[in-house]
Amino acid sequence: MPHCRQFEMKREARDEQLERMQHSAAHVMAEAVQHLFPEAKFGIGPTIENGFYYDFELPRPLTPDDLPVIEDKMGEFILRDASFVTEQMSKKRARELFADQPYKLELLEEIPEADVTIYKHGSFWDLCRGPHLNSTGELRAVKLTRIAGAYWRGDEKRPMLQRIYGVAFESEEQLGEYLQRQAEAAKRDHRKLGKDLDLFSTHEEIGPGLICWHPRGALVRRIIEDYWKDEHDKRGYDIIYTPHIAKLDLWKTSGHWEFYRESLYPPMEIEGQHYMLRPMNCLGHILIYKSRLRSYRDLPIRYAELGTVYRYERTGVLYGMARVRGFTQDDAHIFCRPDQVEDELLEVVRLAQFMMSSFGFEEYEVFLSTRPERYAGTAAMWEEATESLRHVLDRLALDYEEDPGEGVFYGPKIDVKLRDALGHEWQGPTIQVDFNLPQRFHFCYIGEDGSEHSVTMIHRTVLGAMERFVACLTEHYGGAFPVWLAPVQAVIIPIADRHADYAHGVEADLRSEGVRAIVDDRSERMNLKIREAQLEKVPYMLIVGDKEVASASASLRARSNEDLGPEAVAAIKSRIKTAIESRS
RNA sequence: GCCAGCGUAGCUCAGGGGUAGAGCAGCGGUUUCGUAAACCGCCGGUCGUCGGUUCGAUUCCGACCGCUGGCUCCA
Repeated sequence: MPHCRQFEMKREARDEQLERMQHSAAHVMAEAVQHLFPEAKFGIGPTIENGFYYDFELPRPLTPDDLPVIEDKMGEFILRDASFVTEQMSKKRARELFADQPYKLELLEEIPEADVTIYKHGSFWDLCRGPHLNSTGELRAVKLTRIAGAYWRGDEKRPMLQRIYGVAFESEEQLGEYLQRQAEAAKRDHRKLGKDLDLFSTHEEIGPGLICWHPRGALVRRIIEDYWKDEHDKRGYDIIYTPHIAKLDLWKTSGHWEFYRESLYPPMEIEGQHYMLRPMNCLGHILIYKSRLRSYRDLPIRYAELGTVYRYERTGVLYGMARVRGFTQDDAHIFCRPDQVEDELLEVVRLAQFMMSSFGFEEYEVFLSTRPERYAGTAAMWEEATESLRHVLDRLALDYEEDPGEGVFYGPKIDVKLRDALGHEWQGPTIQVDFNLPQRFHFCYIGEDGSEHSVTMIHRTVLGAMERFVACLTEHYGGAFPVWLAPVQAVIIPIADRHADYAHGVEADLRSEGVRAIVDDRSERMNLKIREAQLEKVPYMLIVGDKEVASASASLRARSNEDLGPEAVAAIKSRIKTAIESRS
C-alpha cells in the first residue's frame, strides 16, 4: 500500500497474518482495478479496523455492479499465486517508476528517507513498506463491501477519489462469521428499531434531523430524564429553564456568532430586533448567575437544564437520532472558585461514570483534549486547567487518551465516547472548562476581602444529548430495554375472551404498583399475541386462562423465551417490582 | 456540502414506455384457541416532487426533496 499509513486510532494488537492478508488484498484489488481501468491513478490503500480500502481516480464513477467484476478479476490473480517481492530503491528511481502517478509522487515527496521500498506481485507494484503475504495464493476469503467517495488526503478542497472497501479473512468460515456479525449488528441499528418499536420518526415535511418522539420513545426518554433530575437534585444542582431564542447581540457578545456562524440557524427579525435560535444553553445560565451579586459563600453554583438546542448540520452528516439538528442536552454549568475547580471536575466525572453504569455502558473511551491553535485565555490558564483535568482522571485511575490540540477554543475538555452497534463512535458525556465566557460576560463573585474575583465556569453533560443517548441505548440493548426502562413492562394475554375481565383485574393490580402493564385483549390467538410481544421485546408476558383465573395466578413468560410457568399474581408483581428497583 | 446508490400501499418488497402487484398491517365477519403468525372477505397507491423527451412516462432524461453507504465536518 502506498505509504502504508498506520492507522492512528488505538487498535488492539491484531493477528499479524490477518493484517498481511488485508494489506495484500488491497494490493490485489488495486491490480484488478488497474486491469479494468488502465488509466487509473492510485491514492492510498491502508488496512483499517475491519479490512482495507484503496482510493482511485478513475475515468468513470463506480457503481455497485462493478464490485463483483473486480472481485472476479482478483480471483484470477489469486489463482495465479504471484509472489510478493520487495525492492528497495532510491526516491529518484521511484519517481521514474511512478511518473504517471501524481498521487504516488506526492506521497514520495513526504517520505523523509532517501530510499523507499516498493512491493511487487504479478504486473502490479506499489509504494509500500509491507509486510505482505508470500504470494497472492495465500489469500483465502476476500469480499469487497462498498464504494464511497473520499477526498484525497481527507481534504475537502482536493479531488474526490473513489474508494473501495473490502474485507479479507483466513477462511470462508471466518468471512461468513463476519458477515453474520454485521447482519446481527444491523438488526440493532436504532434507525430500524426506532421504527419497529415505534420509538421515533422524522418527517420530510418537518425537515431532516428533527425528531418526533412517539409515546414509547418519549416514555423511555422521560424515565431517563426523571432519573437524571433525581440524581442532580441529590448532588446539589439547581434545575432551571431558559428560553430557546435570544437576541442576536447576546450571541455576538458570547462569540458564538463569530466562531460558529456556519452552524447557526440564521437570525429572525421580530419588532426590528434580530433573534436567534440557541445553539447552546450556557447564556441563560450565565444571566441567571449574573442576576445578583454572588458571594464566595454561594459557590459553587450548579445550574442544570435539559436544554434543547438547534445547530445547522450539513445534510450528509445527519444520522438517525444520533446526529441531528435539534437536540436536548443534559446540560449544566458550574460556577466556582478556582480552589473548587478540581473537586467539581472530580464530582462531574464521577457522575458521568455513575450515569454510564446506571444505563449499562461498561465500555467507553475517555479522551482529554488539549489546547488548539486558536484559543481564548492564556497559555498558563490552559496549562492549569488541563493539569486539573489530568489530575482528576488520574485520581479516578481512568484510562484515557490525549487528543492534542483538540480542545474547544474556549478551554480544555474531557470527552467520553460510546460505540453504537455498527461500530461508530459517538460523543456522550463531555466536561469542558471555559475561559472565554467569564471574560466576555465579566462575571465574578465577591470574595472574603470584599472585592471581585473571577469565576471559573465548567460546562458539562453526563449523558450527552437525549437523542443520541437514547439512540446508543437502543443499540446497546438491541431494543430489549431493561425492565426499568422498558416502555411496556408486562403484557397480559388472555387466552380466550372470557379471561379478559380477569386480565384487566391483573392489569389494574400491576398498575396500582407502578408497573407499566397492558392487556392484549384483541380477538386473536394467544400465539400471535406472544409473538408480537416477543417482537416488541416486552420483558414479561402474563398468560391467563381458565387455570390461572381459578388460582389468582398467571403463567409467566420472559422475553428471553423462557416459560417460567404459573406463578401467583402477587409473586409476579413483586418479581417485576424487584427488577424495576434494581434497574435491571 | 461532496461521491455513489436508492425512493412503488401504513410496513417489507416485486414489477416495469401503454396509468400497477404480493405478504403483513387496517377495516368487516367467522373462530375462543395453552407459549413466536387461525380462516374468509373488503378497503387501500397522482409509483417522492417539479420540469423535459414521447402519441403516451410510474418506467427514459434533468433539477429539487428525502433516505442509505462513505468522505469532510461535529461547540
